[in-house]
Amino acid sequence: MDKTYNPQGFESRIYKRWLDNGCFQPRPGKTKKKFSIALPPPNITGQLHMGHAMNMTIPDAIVRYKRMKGYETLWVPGYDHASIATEVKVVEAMREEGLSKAEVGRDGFLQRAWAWKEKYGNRIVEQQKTMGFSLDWSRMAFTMDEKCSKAVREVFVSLYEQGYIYRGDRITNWCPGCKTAISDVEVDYTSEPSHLWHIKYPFKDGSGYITVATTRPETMLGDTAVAVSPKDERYAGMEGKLIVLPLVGREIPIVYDDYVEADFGTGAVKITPAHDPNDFEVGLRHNLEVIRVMNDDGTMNENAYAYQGMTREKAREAIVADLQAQGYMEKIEDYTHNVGHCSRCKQTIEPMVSKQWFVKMTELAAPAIEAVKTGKIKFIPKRFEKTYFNWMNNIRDWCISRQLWWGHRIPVYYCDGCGKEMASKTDITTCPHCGGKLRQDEDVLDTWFSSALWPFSTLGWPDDTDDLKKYYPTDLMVTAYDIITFWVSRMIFAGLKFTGEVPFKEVYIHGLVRDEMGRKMSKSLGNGVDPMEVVQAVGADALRYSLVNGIARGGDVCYSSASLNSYRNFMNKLFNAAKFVMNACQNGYAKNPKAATAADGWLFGKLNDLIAEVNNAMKKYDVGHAAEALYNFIWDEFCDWYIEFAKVQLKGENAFNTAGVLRYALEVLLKLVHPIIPFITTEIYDELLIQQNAFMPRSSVRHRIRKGVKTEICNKLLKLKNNITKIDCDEKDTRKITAVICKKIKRLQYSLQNDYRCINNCNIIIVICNKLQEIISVLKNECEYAVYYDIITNICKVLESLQDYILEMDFSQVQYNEHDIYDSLPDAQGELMLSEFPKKKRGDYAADIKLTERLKDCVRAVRNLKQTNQAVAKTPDVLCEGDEALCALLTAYLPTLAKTADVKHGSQENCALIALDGIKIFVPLSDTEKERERLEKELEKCKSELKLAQSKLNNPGFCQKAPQKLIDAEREKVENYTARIKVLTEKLG
RNA sequence: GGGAGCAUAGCUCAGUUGGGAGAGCAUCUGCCUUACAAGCAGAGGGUCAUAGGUUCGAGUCCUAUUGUUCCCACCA
Repeated sequence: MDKTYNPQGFESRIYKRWLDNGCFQPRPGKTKKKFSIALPPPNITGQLHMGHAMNMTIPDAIVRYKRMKGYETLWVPGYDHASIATEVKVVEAMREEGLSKAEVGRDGFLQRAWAWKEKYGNRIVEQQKTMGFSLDWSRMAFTMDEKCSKAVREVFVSLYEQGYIYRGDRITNWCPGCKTAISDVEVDYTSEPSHLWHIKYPFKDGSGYITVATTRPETMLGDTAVAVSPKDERYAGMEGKLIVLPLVGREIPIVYDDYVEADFGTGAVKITPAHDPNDFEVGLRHNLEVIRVMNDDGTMNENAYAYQGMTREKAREAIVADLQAQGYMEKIEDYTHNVGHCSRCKQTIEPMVSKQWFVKMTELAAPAIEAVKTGKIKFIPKRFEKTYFNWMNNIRDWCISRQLWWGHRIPVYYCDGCGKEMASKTDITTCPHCGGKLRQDEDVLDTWFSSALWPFSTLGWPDDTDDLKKYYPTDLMVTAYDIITFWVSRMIFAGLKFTGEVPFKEVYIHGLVRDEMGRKMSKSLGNGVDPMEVVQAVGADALRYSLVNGIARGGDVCYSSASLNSYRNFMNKLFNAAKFVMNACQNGYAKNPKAATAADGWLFGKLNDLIAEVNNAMKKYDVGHAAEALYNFIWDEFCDWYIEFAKVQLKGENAFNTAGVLRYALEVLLKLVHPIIPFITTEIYDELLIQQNAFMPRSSVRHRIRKGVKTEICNKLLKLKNNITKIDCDEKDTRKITAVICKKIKRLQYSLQNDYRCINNCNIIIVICNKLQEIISVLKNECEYAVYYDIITNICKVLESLQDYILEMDFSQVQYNEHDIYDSLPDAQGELMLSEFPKKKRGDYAADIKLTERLKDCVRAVRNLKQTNQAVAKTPDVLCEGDEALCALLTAYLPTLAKTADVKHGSQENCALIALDGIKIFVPLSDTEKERERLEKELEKCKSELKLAQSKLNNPGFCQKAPQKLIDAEREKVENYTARIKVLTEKLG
């Protein structure tokens, strides 16, 4: 074992071993039950941030717990293509090359996007591995892979054919920068100072004018009415009256609409159906013309008269100036209002009418609401159901089209021949109706469309796969509260609609990670902390602990370097405690330790309580509570008390048993805390195994190892052979082929030498490596003229003979040491993460706990006295009197734990007195005056405590209604304090 | 405008059907005690935002007030 805690030294090695041993794949457990989770997919080109780190540490702890509890456990990893986020990045990269989307075209752009994904997609995967997450990588999914795309098409076409999907003109948040509609959640509002322009709209008949107020004068070019409230007396009888629109000359009517509030502004609203959501609704009700005055890029279009071609900002200036010049401007007020910005490119959002695809939501939402109401899906904590209901009950149709290229292209086709429109699950080019040429819709789907299917698309739906049958519905969804509305709710409705079942049974909602000032971590503030840097500095375990400890009730967690440091120290503590235990066990230890001393029994009892507490918490997914309980127990009870007791016991007749107790406790603690800090616990557990094996019959260990090594090496050879035969036969360049083969062989050679350093003294490895080198040199010499087929055949022959040779080889001469073997080759049985979660130890330890707690009180009292009273000698001679069992314990432990000289039975005058329950402790003094003060203080305290307890007991209500337990406790207090008061008063004379 | 959360030690926060006011960090004091100075031991520090109410008993439940944070909607 290393001398100091050095996480960098073992974390990556252990993770690799978990992968090699297939630890993350589901395997049938004792309970025959399954537990499955789908990971909320991070953006494929993103980087792991603190939010991810927390969002994944929580389920990892839960999954690891369930696995150890005997569940067949599956946690599916995957990534989101993040349509707009990725597209923006790719566009930016292209801009640096001086290219635009239009120049490279759709196919060219997609090529670049995929290349981007290949380049950066792996980064976040590696980061997740660094954190130790036990994800089943063999089932990795991507929202745009074949499996998920198939599900997307299936769902779209199905919804389309059932009439849930329609296309229509709607006002959407249009981003002129990204040139696409974006969803409401992608709009950030900021309060900005602007103006409220009051404009005179003259009546056609010359009878004056009506004044409207607006914050966006440039949209007046698209006005098709002015609305007033029907209840507004000022405008009574004006319905239908015509107005001549300034600067434009168009005649527009006055309409009555309840949307207008008479009290606000002038009580008259200009109506621009093409550029305002409310106006659009008004327009529908009054059958008004919809006139768009802007292009997709935010410049004014052909409907903008003299302002055509200007940007909207320029147009606003020009229009305001013209209105003023022509006398239409009544006044300009300063006005602060909310302006929407694109969350990606920060440009001002333009509400604009455009053709978009929608999903009708009302009908689909109903069963989703019901599922939560009836408890088929539970929110943890429950209060987040309110957020969910609030959203679902006021659901709006979902705009699912985006004018982007990166994403699932909408599978709707238009026939130029017969004009028909159809949705198809497969790509089609000719019209099934007229044979004409088909055109596919240009838009792609909202990213959340594919995310909504995540819990079942990743398991193979719509195919009836084994995974789907076995692991769906999933058991849990872990996510932050900020995406309940647009992700959780959509998964629920999609799951119910398409699988007939809920996608998950419970939703665990956690908070966000904030910085030390309590601000949200964000790129723009630059206050984000990179989890990878943290891992580099203190290890993944410390980071995991800091993210998980103290999360409760979905509250936010403030990340602080101070608390992180304390968890790093905790790792160090655990590591050192393990070192102590291993030292204690050096010369053997009891396999089934008994409660030979009160302290032993105390530890067993306290451990039993802890096991119950951790189980309770983890069952409720309260990882934070479990983490806290474990932290306190390991540090305070185990390290600061039991190890100190053990130091005494290890010197005496119980040494062998005490070592066993230490070891038992350490093992239990490692297993309990493993779900939270998997790396350090595994590292220590490995060390324990190695030590244990030193006490095992040698031959059986060796046999197991030999068998394992043989099979492993043969498997590796087989894999190499398969890889080589798979190399493309059509490839003409033999030079290239040989290079590839050489590379593969070298890699094998390397891994043999490294992975099996346990037996690197053995001839076997030398022989294998020599042979491999032979093959390489043959390849090198012959690659110029050799024919590919011959090379392959020959290599395979050599490999086969090598395999035979190994299988026949006698491994009995293999030299190794156990340490190295278990370092690199633990089988699944030896993996802590696959071991069984601890169960309570049988026995009743209540009396031991009580006695030991009293001992602790005595120790603390003596320490306190020594520290606060300088008249006490450094190692005082102590006398005690009273409870015999306790006196015996004091004699045994006090000298070590409180640094006293020998403790003897008896009493003494003129010395400090510690009076506790049933015992008196005497400590000699050089100055008695201070001691008198201390005793008086002590007496006062006892008296007031006694008074408190008595007043409770004297309260008839208390005695009648309080539980018996509490009443007994109060009575016991009265007894204890009365006795102590008696002792103290006697002493004080 | 609608909804939700939070308010406990100097700081960050625990506190699970109502019964002990707690942890980490910071502060002060004494210790290199053969696992750990990234440590050990000891100490100080709080009217649990305010005001009422329910109860034998309220940090915990109810009502109101103040401060604060977040979510949703976005008003011409």
